[in-house]
Amino acid sequence: MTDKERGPRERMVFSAAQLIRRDGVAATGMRDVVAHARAPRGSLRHYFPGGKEQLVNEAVDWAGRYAAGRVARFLAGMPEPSPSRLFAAMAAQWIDEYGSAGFEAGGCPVAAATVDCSEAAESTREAAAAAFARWTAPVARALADMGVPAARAEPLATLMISALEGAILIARAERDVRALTTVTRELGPLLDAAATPRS
Amino acid sequence: MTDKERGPRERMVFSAAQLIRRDGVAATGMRDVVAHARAPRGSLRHYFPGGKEQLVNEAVDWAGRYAAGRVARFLAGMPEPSPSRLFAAMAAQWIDEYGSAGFEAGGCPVAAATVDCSEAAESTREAAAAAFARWTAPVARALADMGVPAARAEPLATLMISALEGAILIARAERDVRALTTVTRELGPLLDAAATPRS
DNA sequence: GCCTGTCTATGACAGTCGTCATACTAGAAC
DNA sequence: GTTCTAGTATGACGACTGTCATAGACAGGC
Repeated sequence: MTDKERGPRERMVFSAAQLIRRDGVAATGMRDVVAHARAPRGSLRHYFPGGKEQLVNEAVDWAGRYAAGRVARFLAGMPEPSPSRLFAAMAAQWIDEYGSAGFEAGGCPVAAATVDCSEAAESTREAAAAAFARWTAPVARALADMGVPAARAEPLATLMISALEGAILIARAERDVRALTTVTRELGPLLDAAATPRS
Repeated sequence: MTDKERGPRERMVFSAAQLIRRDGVAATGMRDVVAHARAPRGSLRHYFPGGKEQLVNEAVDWAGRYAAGRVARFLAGMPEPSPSRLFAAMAAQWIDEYGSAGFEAGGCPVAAATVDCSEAAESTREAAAAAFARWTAPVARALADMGVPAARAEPLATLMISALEGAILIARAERDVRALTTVTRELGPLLDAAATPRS
């Protein structure tokens, strides 16, 4: 999560994602991004000739890849994986961050890009859709591996991500992780039941 | 849904909600709002001395009340109400709009305000939290009336709204109602099962 | 040496934003 | 009539925004 000697270009994408998830796309200026990334402003045009739209799209793309990577790591570190445990791990990432660092860091950058750019920048909308897809895929694959029938793996993965994104929204508004813990508790049994069709 | 001889003040709040849910808060200018509402720009300061923040807060408030009102009307028009049918009706409102009018109108204004203002305007964050609460309350009450145990009524209502908000996000990004129909189908059985603890 | 390409630095551009100051109209109160 | 108030109209202000033009730094190739 730290800078760790990445190039200026990568730092800018990373900083853009952080600022977007906190303030939204429109409220995030390119000058803010370079300042946050401690990157030279003169390089903005050089690395992102497509302007702000390109920078935002790459930030969304980065966020989608990051989310997918987290899912893989959750699964790798799980001795006895189950659908409810996977969902709990995904939600716990947010519960833990809000609990330890507060709500200042904001929500999901993909959600922010969807809200701010869906009707204005077609390419950003596509980037957000791609990010959601890249995030859903490993979840669905994991569910299938856990015994969820193939036909229900992807729908359930969509349900998981929908509930998580919505709970993040409510948690931010309430400044309380209640919504996140609630959906974890209420959705878990349903998910596990789908993994064992015959009991 | 039409203007129908409301006063200029109310029209501005209504227009603000419409523009916010489409473009986000930051991208919605006050000049856009008065133009969309065909209201006199000179009245902006008069009706909303608190500036943009007040206008946004009232739009969020209006959206919360509107959502709560819709829930009541769904229930009133339902011969044999059940949790799954209520959720299906809530989701169908979005599925129908996206199917008939396209995605141009945008998503949920409360979600947009949460994403854009949570870390910048405390009062708007509170307005969003209040809107979610006002929306959740009638849903929870309806669930309790349908036989859901009191302790689970509100958590399930939160789950319903979380899943709905998340599915709206995904549907907008994908320009496809798939996510909305999916959560409706997958969440229904769980909701109805909670209404009949003993079968 | 020179040349070339990548990267950086800086300032200016035109546009938009929310806000505010000022002045005008209409109508009711008395 | 006058006075007061709600509502409207208009223009300007400073502070941004994203974009762009221009120039400089600094390497590697030859």
